[in-house]
Amino acid sequence: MSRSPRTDPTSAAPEIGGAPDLLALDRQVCFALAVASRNVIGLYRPLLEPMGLTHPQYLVMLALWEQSPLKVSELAARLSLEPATLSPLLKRLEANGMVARGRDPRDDRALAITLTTKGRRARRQAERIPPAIMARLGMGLPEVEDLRDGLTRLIDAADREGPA
Amino acid sequence: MSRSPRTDPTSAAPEIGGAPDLLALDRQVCFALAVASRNVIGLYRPLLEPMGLTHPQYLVMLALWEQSPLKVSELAARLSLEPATLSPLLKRLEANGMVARGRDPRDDRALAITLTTKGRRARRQAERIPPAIMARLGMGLPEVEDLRDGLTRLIDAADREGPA
DNA sequence: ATCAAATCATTCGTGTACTAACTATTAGGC
DNA sequence: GCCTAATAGTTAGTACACGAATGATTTGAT
Repeated sequence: MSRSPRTDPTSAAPEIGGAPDLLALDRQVCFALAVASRNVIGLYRPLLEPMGLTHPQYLVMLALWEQSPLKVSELAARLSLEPATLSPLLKRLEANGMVARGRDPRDDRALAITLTTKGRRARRQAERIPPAIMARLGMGLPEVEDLRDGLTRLIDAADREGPA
Repeated sequence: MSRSPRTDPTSAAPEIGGAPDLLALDRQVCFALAVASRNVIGLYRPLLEPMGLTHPQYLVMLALWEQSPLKVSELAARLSLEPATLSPLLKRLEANGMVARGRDPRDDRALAITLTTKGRRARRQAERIPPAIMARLGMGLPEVEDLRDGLTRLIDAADREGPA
């Protein structure tokens, strides 16, 4: 599986003899990222569906299980999402009875997102998910953690020097 | 921006002294994947916008620059996307004049997606994108390629043993 | 004390992305 | 040749995800 940076003989791309094809689909990190993200998240679907959660909603629950209540803006920062994305998502979580949306008495602009009893209880079920995913992937924990750390470095690199 | 450190006194996370918290947000590979995918793809936006392309449309163009024409089902397989996702996307690419959608005379069910002259010419502009992204990331090429290969292994692992 | 600037959440418009249901066409079994 | 299977693409419905614009509230500088 090791791929040489140059002189890949299996490439169907043009410019075979000359310069390496920088636009080859299988060479793009963004493509590998997009596919891996979609496909791995897809593995969660059958596990989350019984709980009535989508994967983005599951990530919100993870954040709230670490700390509750949280403001919408705090959740957005924690998850690297726009508040505009979270707003309708949180209404759906409220409709499912997982969270409560209430004003913060200290600041009438802010919305305090709080776990409900049902939301707190759902944590027990969720604890079975990470081991199930690891078993389904059939990869060693060290390799997956290395990959996660590499992704974290990539995230930090993309964050630095915003496109101001 | 700067991430809050561990040992948050207000944390509601249980098992502090005992077992490690498997549900910690920062431990999840799926979270790192989702954020890295969104943020890295976000770096492409200012580069692709002048070409009138979104990132998924850019991936379709990469596939077509390698081989054209392609059927919708072939594109879907190449990009790991559902035909239902590609169908409206290809209509937008056609509206932008990048591709032509024509029936295959051999099989009236199949749709042949072909690059237009404008679509072929756009490749020149696109060749500047990968180097610009690498410069923007400020990471070494070897590390990024290692990460891509790790992602490829993850994709393969998620593919094996479909959730039958 | 007051008003401009900053902050917070929401809404709107566009574009993915998936599952399920549907239509049209082709291929096979007889 | 005919009818069922399978295949190819589209449509409908739900749910993200982002940028831009909006409305409400708070902060800060005067």
